[in-house]
Amino acid sequence: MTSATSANASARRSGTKGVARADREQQILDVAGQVFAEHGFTATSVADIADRAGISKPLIYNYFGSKEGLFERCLQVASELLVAEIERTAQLDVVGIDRALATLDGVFKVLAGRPWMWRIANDPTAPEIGLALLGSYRRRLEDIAIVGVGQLLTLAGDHDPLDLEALTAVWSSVFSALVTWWIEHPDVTPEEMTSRCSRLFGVVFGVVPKPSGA
Amino acid sequence: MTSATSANASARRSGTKGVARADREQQILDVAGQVFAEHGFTATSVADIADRAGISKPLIYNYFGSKEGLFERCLQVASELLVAEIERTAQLDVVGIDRALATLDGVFKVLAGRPWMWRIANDPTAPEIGLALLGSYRRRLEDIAIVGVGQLLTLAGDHDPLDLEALTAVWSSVFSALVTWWIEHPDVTPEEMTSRCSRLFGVVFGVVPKPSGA
DNA sequence: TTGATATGACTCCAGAGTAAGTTACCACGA
DNA sequence: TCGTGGTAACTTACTCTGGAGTCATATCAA
Repeated sequence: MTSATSANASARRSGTKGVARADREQQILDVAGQVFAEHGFTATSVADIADRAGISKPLIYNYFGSKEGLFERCLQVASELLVAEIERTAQLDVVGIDRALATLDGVFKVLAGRPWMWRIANDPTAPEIGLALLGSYRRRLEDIAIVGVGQLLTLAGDHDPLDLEALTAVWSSVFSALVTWWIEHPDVTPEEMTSRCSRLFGVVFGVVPKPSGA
Repeated sequence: MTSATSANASARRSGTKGVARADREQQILDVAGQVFAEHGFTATSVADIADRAGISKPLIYNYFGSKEGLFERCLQVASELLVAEIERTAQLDVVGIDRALATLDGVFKVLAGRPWMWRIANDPTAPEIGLALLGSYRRRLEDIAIVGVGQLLTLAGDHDPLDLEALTAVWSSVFSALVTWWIEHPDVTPEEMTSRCSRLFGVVFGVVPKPSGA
Protein backbone atom coordinates (compact mmCIF):
# COMPACT_ATOMS: atom_id res chain seq x y z
CA MET A 1 0.00 0.00 0.00
CA THR A 2 2.67 2.48 0.97
CA SER A 3 5.76 2.24 -1.19
CA ALA A 4 8.89 0.53 0.11
CA THR A 5 9.31 -3.24 0.05
CA SER A 6 6.47 -3.34 -2.40
CA ALA A 7 7.49 -6.51 -4.13
CA ASN A 8 7.90 -8.88 -1.24
CA ALA A 9 6.76 -7.21 1.91
CA SER A 10 6.60 -10.45 3.81
CA ALA A 11 10.28 -11.24 3.40
CA ARG A 12 12.41 -10.71 6.46
CA ARG A 13 14.15 -7.45 6.21
CA SER A 14 15.74 -6.02 9.29
CA GLY A 15 15.15 -4.96 12.84
CA THR A 16 14.77 -6.70 16.16
CA LYS A 17 11.88 -8.94 15.21
CA GLY A 18 12.63 -9.01 11.53
CA VAL A 19 9.20 -7.68 10.59
CA ALA A 20 9.20 -5.41 7.58
CA ARG A 21 7.65 -2.00 7.93
CA ALA A 22 4.78 -2.59 5.55
CA ASP A 23 3.87 -5.84 7.28
CA ARG A 24 3.94 -4.33 10.72
CA GLU A 25 1.88 -1.41 9.57
CA GLN A 26 -0.76 -3.67 8.11
CA GLN A 27 -0.80 -5.81 11.23
CA ILE A 28 -1.31 -2.80 13.47
CA LEU A 29 -4.08 -1.51 11.22
CA ASP A 30 -5.85 -4.86 11.36
CA VAL A 31 -5.68 -5.11 15.12
CA ALA A 32 -6.59 -1.46 15.64
CA GLY A 33 -9.61 -1.88 13.39
CA GLN A 34 -10.85 -4.74 15.53
CA VAL A 35 -10.27 -3.01 18.85
CA PHE A 36 -11.66 0.36 17.80
CA ALA A 37 -14.72 -1.43 16.47
CA GLU A 38 -15.22 -3.29 19.73
CA HIS A 39 -15.01 -0.40 22.16
CA GLY A 40 -15.17 2.77 20.09
CA PHE A 41 -12.41 5.33 19.69
CA THR A 42 -12.70 7.02 23.06
CA ALA A 43 -12.89 3.88 25.14
CA THR A 44 -9.94 2.33 23.37
CA SER A 45 -6.44 2.99 24.68
CA VAL A 46 -3.34 2.76 22.55
CA ALA A 47 -1.93 0.34 25.10
CA ASP A 48 -4.90 -1.98 24.44
CA ILE A 49 -4.03 -2.12 20.78
CA ALA A 50 -0.34 -2.60 21.46
CA ASP A 51 -1.12 -5.50 23.79
CA ARG A 52 -3.43 -7.17 21.32
CA ALA A 53 -0.85 -6.79 18.59
CA GLY A 54 1.89 -8.13 20.85
CA ILE A 55 4.03 -5.03 20.46
CA SER A 56 4.82 -1.97 22.50
CA LYS A 57 3.04 1.35 22.60
CA PRO A 58 5.88 3.52 21.25
CA LEU A 59 5.99 1.41 18.12
CA ILE A 60 2.48 2.50 17.30
CA TYR A 61 3.45 6.12 17.76
CA ASN A 62 6.45 5.49 15.60
CA TYR A 63 4.22 4.23 12.80
CA PHE A 64 1.14 6.41 13.11
CA GLY A 65 2.14 9.45 15.13
CA SER A 66 -0.88 9.57 17.38
CA LYS A 67 -3.99 7.73 18.45
CA GLU A 68 -6.02 9.93 16.14
CA GLY A 69 -3.64 9.28 13.29
CA LEU A 70 -4.08 5.58 13.72
CA PHE A 71 -7.84 5.85 13.87
CA GLU A 72 -7.88 8.06 10.82
CA ARG A 73 -6.00 5.46 8.83
CA CYS A 74 -8.44 2.73 9.88
CA LEU A 75 -11.33 4.97 9.01
CA GLN A 76 -9.85 5.79 5.66
CA VAL A 77 -9.39 2.18 4.68
CA ALA A 78 -12.94 1.35 5.68
CA SER A 79 -14.63 4.39 4.18
CA GLU A 80 -12.71 4.19 0.96
CA LEU A 81 -13.83 0.64 0.40
CA LEU A 82 -17.45 1.27 1.30
CA VAL A 83 -17.83 4.46 -0.67
CA ALA A 84 -16.10 2.98 -3.68
CA GLU A 85 -18.50 0.07 -3.68
CA ILE A 86 -21.53 2.32 -3.37
CA GLU A 87 -20.32 4.62 -6.11
CA ARG A 88 -19.65 1.64 -8.31
CA THR A 89 -23.23 0.47 -7.90
CA ALA A 90 -24.47 3.97 -8.60
CA GLN A 91 -22.85 3.77 -12.07
CA LEU A 92 -24.92 0.72 -12.90
CA ASP A 93 -28.00 1.06 -15.02
CA VAL A 94 -30.47 0.28 -12.27
CA VAL A 95 -32.99 2.58 -10.64
CA GLY A 96 -35.50 2.73 -7.84
CA ILE A 97 -35.85 -0.12 -5.41
CA ASP A 98 -33.67 -2.36 -7.49
CA ARG A 99 -30.84 0.07 -7.22
CA ALA A 100 -31.31 0.30 -3.47
CA LEU A 101 -31.14 -3.47 -3.28
CA ALA A 102 -28.07 -3.66 -5.46
CA THR A 103 -26.35 -1.10 -3.24
CA LEU A 104 -27.20 -2.97 -0.08
CA ASP A 105 -26.07 -6.22 -1.64
CA GLY A 106 -22.73 -4.69 -2.58
CA VAL A 107 -22.16 -3.34 0.90
CA PHE A 108 -23.05 -6.68 2.49
CA LYS A 109 -20.48 -8.36 0.32
CA VAL A 110 -17.77 -5.82 1.03
CA LEU A 111 -18.46 -6.05 4.73
CA ALA A 112 -18.61 -9.83 4.90
CA GLY A 113 -15.79 -10.91 7.19
CA ARG A 114 -14.86 -7.35 8.11
CA PRO A 115 -17.75 -6.04 10.17
CA TRP A 116 -15.32 -3.78 12.03
CA MET A 117 -15.29 -1.50 9.01
CA TRP A 118 -18.92 -0.66 9.48
CA ARG A 119 -18.55 -0.07 13.18
CA ILE A 120 -15.61 2.26 12.70
CA ALA A 121 -17.32 4.20 9.97
CA ASN A 122 -20.20 4.71 12.39
CA ASP A 123 -18.23 5.27 15.57
CA PRO A 124 -20.00 8.07 17.39
CA THR A 125 -17.00 8.69 19.63
CA ALA A 126 -14.70 9.42 16.71
CA PRO A 127 -12.42 12.45 17.15
CA GLU A 128 -12.77 15.70 15.24
CA ILE A 129 -10.31 14.74 12.56
CA GLY A 130 -12.19 11.52 11.96
CA LEU A 131 -15.51 13.31 11.76
CA ALA A 132 -14.06 15.65 9.15
CA LEU A 133 -12.87 12.75 7.05
CA LEU A 134 -16.18 10.96 7.50
CA GLY A 135 -17.98 14.12 6.50
CA SER A 136 -16.32 14.15 3.11
CA TYR A 137 -17.24 10.53 2.48
CA ARG A 138 -20.75 11.05 3.72
CA ARG A 139 -21.18 13.95 1.38
CA ARG A 140 -20.32 11.70 -1.54
CA LEU A 141 -22.90 9.19 -0.39
CA GLU A 142 -25.44 11.92 0.17
CA ASP A 143 -24.96 13.03 -3.43
CA ILE A 144 -25.91 9.58 -4.59
CA ALA A 145 -28.79 9.13 -2.20
CA ILE A 146 -30.27 12.50 -2.98
CA VAL A 147 -30.57 11.60 -6.66
CA GLY A 148 -32.53 8.43 -5.99
CA VAL A 149 -34.78 10.07 -3.43
CA GLY A 150 -35.25 13.03 -5.72
CA GLN A 151 -36.53 10.79 -8.50
CA LEU A 152 -39.07 9.29 -6.14
CA LEU A 153 -40.30 12.67 -4.93
CA THR A 154 -40.45 14.20 -8.37
CA LEU A 155 -42.45 11.24 -9.58
CA ALA A 156 -44.91 11.93 -6.80
CA GLY A 157 -45.09 15.61 -7.64
CA ASP A 158 -43.31 16.77 -4.49
CA HIS A 159 -40.77 19.52 -5.20
CA ASP A 160 -40.19 20.81 -1.67
CA PRO A 161 -36.42 20.98 -1.07
CA LEU A 162 -36.81 20.35 2.65
CA ASP A 163 -38.88 17.27 1.91
CA LEU A 164 -36.00 16.07 -0.22
CA GLU A 165 -33.52 16.73 2.54
CA ALA A 166 -35.61 15.01 5.18
CA LEU A 167 -36.45 11.97 3.07
CA THR A 168 -32.81 11.57 2.14
CA ALA A 169 -31.94 11.55 5.82
CA VAL A 170 -34.61 8.90 6.34
CA TRP A 171 -33.33 6.76 3.51
CA SER A 172 -29.75 6.98 4.80
CA SER A 173 -30.95 5.90 8.19
CA VAL A 174 -32.90 2.97 6.73
CA PHE A 175 -29.82 1.90 4.88
CA SER A 176 -27.75 2.12 8.04
CA ALA A 177 -30.35 0.31 10.08
CA LEU A 178 -30.39 -2.62 7.67
CA VAL A 179 -26.62 -2.90 7.56
CA THR A 180 -26.33 -2.52 11.33
CA TRP A 181 -28.99 -5.14 11.91
CA TRP A 182 -27.07 -7.49 9.67
CA ILE A 183 -23.76 -6.77 11.40
CA GLU A 184 -25.45 -7.72 14.64
CA HIS A 185 -26.61 -11.03 13.18
CA PRO A 186 -23.33 -12.59 12.08
CA ASP A 187 -24.94 -15.89 11.07
CA VAL A 188 -26.94 -14.35 8.27
CA THR A 189 -25.11 -14.50 4.95
CA PRO A 190 -25.02 -11.52 2.59
CA GLU A 191 -27.24 -13.40 0.15
CA GLU A 192 -29.84 -14.15 2.79
CA MET A 193 -29.75 -10.56 3.93
CA THR A 194 -30.23 -9.21 0.46
CA SER A 195 -33.26 -11.38 -0.11
CA ARG A 196 -34.60 -10.34 3.28
CA CYS A 197 -34.27 -6.72 2.24
CA SER A 198 -35.99 -7.48 -1.03
CA ARG A 199 -38.84 -9.14 0.85
CA LEU A 200 -39.20 -6.25 3.28
CA PHE A 201 -39.18 -3.65 0.52
CA GLY A 202 -41.89 -5.67 -1.15
CA VAL A 203 -44.00 -5.59 1.98
CA VAL A 204 -43.49 -1.90 2.63
CA PHE A 205 -43.96 -0.66 -0.90
CA GLY A 206 -46.52 -3.26 -1.82
CA VAL A 207 -44.40 -4.21 -4.80
CA VAL A 208 -42.50 -7.34 -5.68
CA PRO A 209 -39.13 -6.22 -7.06
CA LYS A 210 -37.59 -8.46 -9.64
CA PRO A 211 -35.05 -10.89 -8.18
CA SER A 212 -31.61 -9.28 -8.06
CA GLY A 213 -29.39 -10.59 -10.79
CA ALA A 214 -26.12 -9.03 -9.65
CA MET B 1 -40.52 17.68 43.26
CA THR B 2 -38.55 16.36 46.22
CA SER B 3 -40.19 17.05 49.55
CA ALA B 4 -39.04 19.98 51.64
CA THR B 5 -39.99 23.53 50.79
CA SER B 6 -42.69 22.09 48.61
CA ALA B 7 -45.04 25.02 48.86
CA ASN B 8 -42.79 27.85 47.84
CA ALA B 9 -39.50 26.45 46.70
CA SER B 10 -38.45 29.76 45.27
CA ALA B 11 -38.58 31.56 48.59
CA ARG B 12 -35.24 32.28 50.14
CA ARG B 13 -34.50 29.77 52.78
CA SER B 14 -30.96 29.46 54.04
CA GLY B 15 -27.37 28.90 53.02
CA THR B 16 -24.64 30.98 51.50
CA LYS B 17 -26.50 31.98 48.39
CA GLY B 18 -29.94 31.53 49.80
CA VAL B 19 -30.97 29.04 47.14
CA ALA B 20 -33.24 26.25 48.35
CA ARG B 21 -32.20 22.68 47.67
CA ALA B 22 -35.00 21.89 45.28
CA ASP B 23 -34.32 25.01 43.25
CA ARG B 24 -30.62 24.38 43.01
CA GLU B 25 -31.22 20.78 42.02
CA GLN B 26 -33.54 21.83 39.24
CA GLN B 27 -31.12 24.48 38.08
CA ILE B 28 -28.25 22.01 37.92
CA LEU B 29 -30.39 19.52 36.01
CA ASP B 30 -31.35 22.18 33.49
CA VAL B 31 -27.81 23.28 32.88
CA ALA B 32 -26.47 19.73 32.82
CA GLY B 33 -29.12 18.76 30.28
CA GLN B 34 -27.97 21.54 27.98
CA VAL B 35 -24.27 20.85 28.33
CA PHE B 36 -24.55 17.07 28.03
CA ALA B 37 -26.67 17.58 24.94
CA GLU B 38 -24.11 19.90 23.40
CA HIS B 39 -20.99 17.82 23.86
CA GLY B 40 -22.13 14.36 24.87
CA PHE B 41 -21.50 12.66 28.19
CA THR B 42 -17.86 11.75 27.68
CA ALA B 43 -16.74 15.09 26.33
CA THR B 44 -18.48 16.99 29.12
CA SER B 45 -16.62 17.63 32.36
CA VAL B 46 -18.34 18.24 35.66
CA ALA B 47 -16.36 21.46 35.91
CA ASP B 48 -17.97 22.63 32.65
CA ILE B 49 -21.39 22.20 34.13
CA ALA B 50 -20.42 23.84 37.39
CA ASP B 51 -19.04 26.84 35.52
CA ARG B 52 -22.11 27.21 33.35
CA ALA B 53 -24.31 26.98 36.44
CA GLY B 54 -22.16 29.50 38.28
CA ILE B 55 -21.45 27.15 41.16
CA SER B 56 -18.58 24.94 42.28
CA LYS B 57 -17.90 21.36 41.35
CA PRO B 58 -18.31 19.82 44.80
CA LEU B 59 -21.81 21.17 45.00
CA ILE B 60 -22.75 18.98 42.09
CA TYR B 61 -21.23 15.98 43.80
CA ASN B 62 -23.11 16.92 46.92
CA TYR B 63 -26.37 16.89 45.02
CA PHE B 64 -25.89 14.04 42.58
CA GLY B 65 -23.04 11.91 43.88
CA SER B 66 -21.21 11.45 40.62
CA LYS B 67 -21.03 12.53 37.02
CA GLU B 68 -22.91 9.39 36.06
CA GLY B 69 -25.53 10.03 38.70
CA LEU B 70 -26.14 13.46 37.28
CA PHE B 71 -26.38 12.16 33.75
CA GLU B 72 -28.70 9.41 34.83
CA ARG B 73 -31.08 11.93 36.34
CA CYS B 74 -31.10 14.00 33.16
CA LEU B 75 -31.66 10.89 31.13
CA GLN B 76 -34.47 9.76 33.37
CA VAL B 77 -36.34 13.03 33.09
CA ALA B 78 -36.02 13.01 29.31
CA SER B 79 -36.80 9.33 28.75
CA GLU B 80 -39.71 9.31 31.13
CA LEU B 81 -41.36 12.15 29.29
CA LEU B 82 -40.75 10.73 25.83
CA VAL B 83 -41.78 7.19 26.63
CA ALA B 84 -44.87 8.33 28.50
CA GLU B 85 -45.96 10.34 25.49
CA ILE B 86 -45.38 7.46 23.11
CA GLU B 87 -47.19 5.00 25.34
CA ARG B 88 -50.06 7.43 25.66
CA THR B 89 -50.41 7.58 21.90
CA ALA B 90 -50.24 3.81 21.72
CA GLN B 91 -53.39 3.63 23.86
CA LEU B 92 -55.29 5.66 21.31
CA ASP B 93 -57.59 3.92 18.88
CA VAL B 94 -55.46 4.60 15.83
CA VAL B 95 -53.55 2.13 13.68
CA GLY B 96 -51.15 1.97 10.80
CA ILE B 97 -49.68 5.09 9.31
CA ASP B 98 -52.05 7.30 11.23
CA ARG B 99 -50.75 5.92 14.47
CA ALA B 100 -47.20 6.47 13.35
CA LEU B 101 -48.05 10.05 12.55
CA ALA B 102 -49.83 10.59 15.84
CA THR B 103 -46.78 9.25 17.67
CA LEU B 104 -44.40 11.50 15.81
CA ASP B 105 -46.66 14.46 16.39
CA GLY B 106 -46.74 13.77 20.11
CA VAL B 107 -42.97 13.53 20.31
CA PHE B 108 -42.49 16.73 18.36
CA LYS B 109 -44.75 18.52 20.79
CA VAL B 110 -43.02 17.11 23.85
CA LEU B 111 -39.63 18.02 22.45
CA ALA B 112 -40.56 21.52 21.35
CA GLY B 113 -38.35 23.89 23.30
CA ARG B 114 -36.35 21.09 24.89
CA PRO B 115 -34.33 19.53 22.11
CA TRP B 116 -31.66 18.54 24.62
CA MET B 117 -33.91 15.75 25.77
CA TRP B 118 -33.67 14.04 22.44
CA ARG B 119 -29.91 14.47 22.24
CA ILE B 120 -29.39 13.04 25.70
CA ALA B 121 -31.67 10.11 25.07
CA ASN B 122 -29.57 9.37 22.00
CA ASP B 123 -26.15 10.13 23.41
CA PRO B 124 -23.87 7.43 22.08
CA THR B 125 -21.21 8.23 24.66
CA ALA B 126 -23.52 7.53 27.57
CA PRO B 127 -22.00 5.48 30.40
CA GLU B 128 -22.97 1.90 31.23
CA ILE B 129 -25.49 2.87 33.81
CA GLY B 130 -27.15 5.20 31.37
CA LEU B 131 -27.24 2.56 28.69
CA ALA B 132 -28.92 0.19 31.11
CA LEU B 133 -31.58 2.73 31.94
CA LEU B 134 -32.01 3.54 28.27
CA GLY B 135 -32.29 -0.14 27.52
CA SER B 136 -35.32 -0.48 29.72
CA TYR B 137 -37.03 2.45 28.08
CA ARG B 138 -36.10 1.27 24.64
CA ARG B 139 -37.58 -2.12 25.38
CA ARG B 140 -40.88 -0.48 26.19
CA LEU B 141 -40.78 1.38 22.91
CA GLU B 142 -39.76 -1.76 21.06
CA ASP B 143 -42.82 -3.52 22.46
CA ILE B 144 -45.01 -0.87 20.93
CA ALA B 145 -43.19 -0.70 17.62
CA ILE B 146 -43.17 -4.44 17.20
CA VAL B 147 -46.94 -4.59 17.37
CA GLY B 148 -47.43 -2.06 14.62
CA VAL B 149 -44.79 -3.60 12.41
CA GLY B 150 -46.19 -7.05 13.12
CA GLN B 151 -49.61 -6.02 11.86
CA LEU B 152 -48.10 -4.78 8.64
CA LEU B 153 -46.10 -7.97 8.07
CA THR B 154 -48.96 -10.28 8.94
CA LEU B 155 -51.19 -8.41 6.56
CA ALA B 156 -48.62 -9.07 3.84
CA GLY B 157 -48.40 -12.73 4.74
CA ASP B 158 -44.87 -12.52 6.10
CA HIS B 159 -44.45 -14.51 9.32
CA ASP B 160 -40.67 -14.67 9.52
CA PRO B 161 -39.60 -13.62 13.04
CA LEU B 162 -36.29 -12.23 11.80
CA ASP B 163 -38.11 -10.14 9.24
CA LEU B 164 -40.16 -8.74 12.10
CA GLU B 165 -37.04 -7.97 14.07
CA ALA B 166 -35.28 -6.32 11.17
CA LEU B 167 -38.25 -4.26 10.05
CA THR B 168 -38.82 -3.08 13.58
CA ALA B 169 -35.22 -1.91 13.69
CA VAL B 170 -35.82 -0.10 10.43
CA TRP B 171 -38.96 1.58 11.66
CA SER B 172 -37.24 2.71 14.86
CA SER B 173 -34.49 4.19 12.80
CA VAL B 174 -36.94 5.99 10.53
CA PHE B 175 -38.62 7.43 13.57
CA SER B 176 -35.30 8.57 14.98
CA ALA B 177 -34.19 10.00 11.68
CA LEU B 178 -37.31 12.12 11.39
CA VAL B 179 -37.04 13.43 14.92
CA THR B 180 -33.32 14.07 14.57
CA TRP B 181 -33.82 15.89 11.30
CA TRP B 182 -36.39 18.07 12.97
CA ILE B 183 -34.13 18.76 15.96
CA GLU B 184 -31.53 19.94 13.50
CA HIS B 185 -33.99 22.33 11.89
CA PRO B 186 -35.09 24.45 14.83
CA ASP B 187 -37.17 26.80 12.70
CA VAL B 188 -39.64 24.13 11.70
CA THR B 189 -42.63 24.00 14.03
CA PRO B 190 -44.03 20.69 15.30
CA GLU B 191 -47.15 21.21 13.18
CA GLU B 192 -45.15 21.80 10.03
CA MET B 193 -43.03 18.77 10.77
CA THR B 194 -46.02 16.54 11.31
CA SER B 195 -47.53 17.55 8.01
CA ARG B 196 -44.18 17.02 6.34
CA CYS B 197 -44.11 13.49 7.73
CA SER B 198 -47.62 12.92 6.55
CA ARG B 199 -46.66 14.08 3.07
CA LEU B 200 -43.56 11.90 2.97
CA PHE B 201 -45.44 8.83 4.14
CA GLY B 202 -47.91 9.51 1.40
CA VAL B 203 -45.17 9.59 -1.19
CA VAL B 204 -43.45 6.48 0.08
CA PHE B 205 -46.51 4.34 0.58
CA GLY B 206 -48.42 5.82 -2.30
CA VAL B 207 -51.28 6.56 0.06
CA VAL B 208 -52.77 9.79 1.31
CA PRO B 209 -53.37 9.37 5.04
CA LYS B 210 -56.28 11.27 6.48
CA PRO B 211 -55.25 14.55 8.14
CA SER B 212 -54.30 13.97 11.76
CA GLY B 213 -57.06 15.08 14.09
CA ALA B 214 -55.12 14.80 17.37
C1' DT C 1 29.50 1.03 12.23
C1' DT C 2 25.25 2.35 10.67
C1' DG C 3 20.51 2.54 10.41
C1' DA C 4 16.09 0.50 11.03
C1' DT C 5 13.16 -1.87 14.33
C1' DA C 6 11.74 -2.13 18.85
C1' DT C 7 11.02 -1.45 24.03
C1' DG C 8 11.06 -0.23 29.33
C1' DA C 9 10.39 3.39 31.92
C1' DC C 10 9.36 7.34 32.18
C1' DT C 11 6.60 12.56 31.98
C1' DC C 12 2.56 15.08 31.87
C1' DC C 13 -2.12 16.39 32.11
C1' DA C 14 -7.11 16.41 32.17
C1' DG C 15 -10.59 15.44 34.80
C1' DA C 16 -13.18 12.63 38.50
C1' DG C 17 -13.78 12.80 43.12
C1' DT C 18 -12.83 14.52 48.27
C1' DA C 19 -11.52 16.71 52.90
C1' DA C 20 -11.96 20.39 55.46
C1' DG C 21 -13.23 24.65 56.09
C1' DT C 22 -16.41 29.07 55.28
C1' DT C 23 -20.63 31.76 54.92
C1' DA C 24 -25.38 32.93 55.67
C1' DC C 25 -29.41 32.34 57.92
C1' DC C 26 -32.50 30.86 61.66
C1' DA C 27 -34.14 29.85 66.45
C1' DC C 28 -33.56 30.38 70.64
C1' DG C 29 -32.29 32.25 75.67
C1' DA C 30 -30.79 35.99 78.41
C1' DT D 1 -31.02 43.16 70.74
C1' DC D 2 -27.60 40.95 71.35
C1' DG D 3 -24.91 36.64 71.48
C1' DT D 4 -24.52 31.80 70.45
C1' DG D 5 -25.03 27.52 68.63
C1' DG D 6 -27.15 24.65 64.97
C1' DT D 7 -27.50 23.54 60.30
C1' DA D 8 -27.86 23.75 55.39
C1' DA D 9 -25.53 25.65 51.44
C1' DC D 10 -21.37 26.40 49.45
C1' DT D 11 -16.17 26.78 48.19
C1' DT D 12 -11.03 26.37 48.06
C1' DA D 13 -7.56 23.53 47.42
C1' DC D 14 -6.33 19.54 47.24
C1' DT D 15 -5.57 13.88 45.82
C1' DC D 16 -5.47 10.30 42.59
C1' DT D 17 -5.76 7.79 38.37
C1' DG D 18 -5.95 6.58 33.51
C1' DG D 19 -4.10 7.25 29.51
C1' DA D 20 -1.64 10.06 25.73
C1' DG D 21 2.75 10.85 24.34
C1' DT D 22 8.23 10.77 24.73
C1' DC D 23 13.20 9.55 25.64
C1' DA D 24 17.03 6.90 26.23
C1' DT D 25 18.47 2.60 25.21
C1' DA D 26 18.74 -2.09 23.23
C1' DT D 27 18.81 -5.46 19.47
C1' DC D 28 19.72 -7.03 15.01
C1' DA D 29 20.79 -7.15 9.69
C1' DA D 30 23.95 -5.61 6.40
